[in-house]
Amino acid sequence: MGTLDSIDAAMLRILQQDGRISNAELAERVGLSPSACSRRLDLLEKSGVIGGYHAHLSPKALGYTMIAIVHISLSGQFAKTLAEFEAAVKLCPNVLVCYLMSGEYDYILRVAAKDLADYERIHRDWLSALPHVVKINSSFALREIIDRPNVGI
Amino acid sequence: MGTLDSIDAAMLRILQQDGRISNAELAERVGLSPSACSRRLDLLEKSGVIGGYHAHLSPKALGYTMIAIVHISLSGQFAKTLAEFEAAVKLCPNVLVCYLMSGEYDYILRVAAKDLADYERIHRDWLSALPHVVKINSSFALREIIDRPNVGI
DNA sequence: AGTCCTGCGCAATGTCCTTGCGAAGAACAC
DNA sequence: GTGTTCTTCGCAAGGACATTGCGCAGGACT
Repeated sequence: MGTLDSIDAAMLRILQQDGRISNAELAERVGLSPSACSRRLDLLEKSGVIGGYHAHLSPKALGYTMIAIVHISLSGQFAKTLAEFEAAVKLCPNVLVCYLMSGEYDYILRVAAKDLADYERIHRDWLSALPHVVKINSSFALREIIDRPNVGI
Repeated sequence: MGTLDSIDAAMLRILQQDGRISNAELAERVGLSPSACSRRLDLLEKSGVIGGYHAHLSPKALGYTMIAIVHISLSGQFAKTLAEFEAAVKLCPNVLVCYLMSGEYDYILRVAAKDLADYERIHRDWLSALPHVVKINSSFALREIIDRPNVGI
């Protein structure tokens, strides 16, 4: 992976905002010919700097208006315990983010739900069913202040 | 905004995974002609179901290997207090996510840093400088289990 | 100077996107 | 049943786009 120059950074910044921009327009905006731009983009993708492209669906438009942050503690920190928990949590489509954490709780989850009844269902059918869980603590997002897809480069 | 049929759902599912797929291939994968697919995609974008497209940059490739979850309490819940805090936190490029929360803490943040020294800098120059903060609690992600861009549809 | 190497622009070719057009089918009124 | 309207489809054409080969320019090093 070569180092990124200022043109690469400009390309990445634009592609973060509009992942479906045409190569021709991207080239124009960074001051390159389309061919040079295409080759650089190819390198950025192959080197792994660009991990992929995703459509961002509006949670509201799909009815997902509720975000819960869930802290979870397990009964132990054995590798097998963690692995079983992680395999199970990956199956729940409502869990958007899951981190193994340092600190008081073992895992932190970001869960999307359509409404409170939907969250109750998720809590009952999925979260409570996760193996080795001894404590679940749910907080609800009252408002979203920031939701950036990527860190600024 | 019209309702989504199964073809729309299939398109959204594919575009979540590969936001830069060509219209021709997308059409083929959902069993439509390119023209019909293009028109449906146009509707999905204009209706707001698709909020946009973003390149997903690899945090590792950019050197951001560290994710911190930060809980923050303010000195009060007055509208003015919240507004000033939120305006300030939006300026920090390392803050990827920020929610106003119910529960023990007022805000929860997801912060990207390059390493511990970088996090120390962010904590000192940005987080500690946020107005009305009375308590900051940082936990660090030891491992990422799930990071979905969108909820499954 | 000579050589190597990287990155560029130009050009060509094949592919793709979009829009106009006409048709098929569903829903509905008469 | 028949006619009307609305939606959504496929087809076709023209204009735009992506990609690849090629040659060239500039820098690093011998």
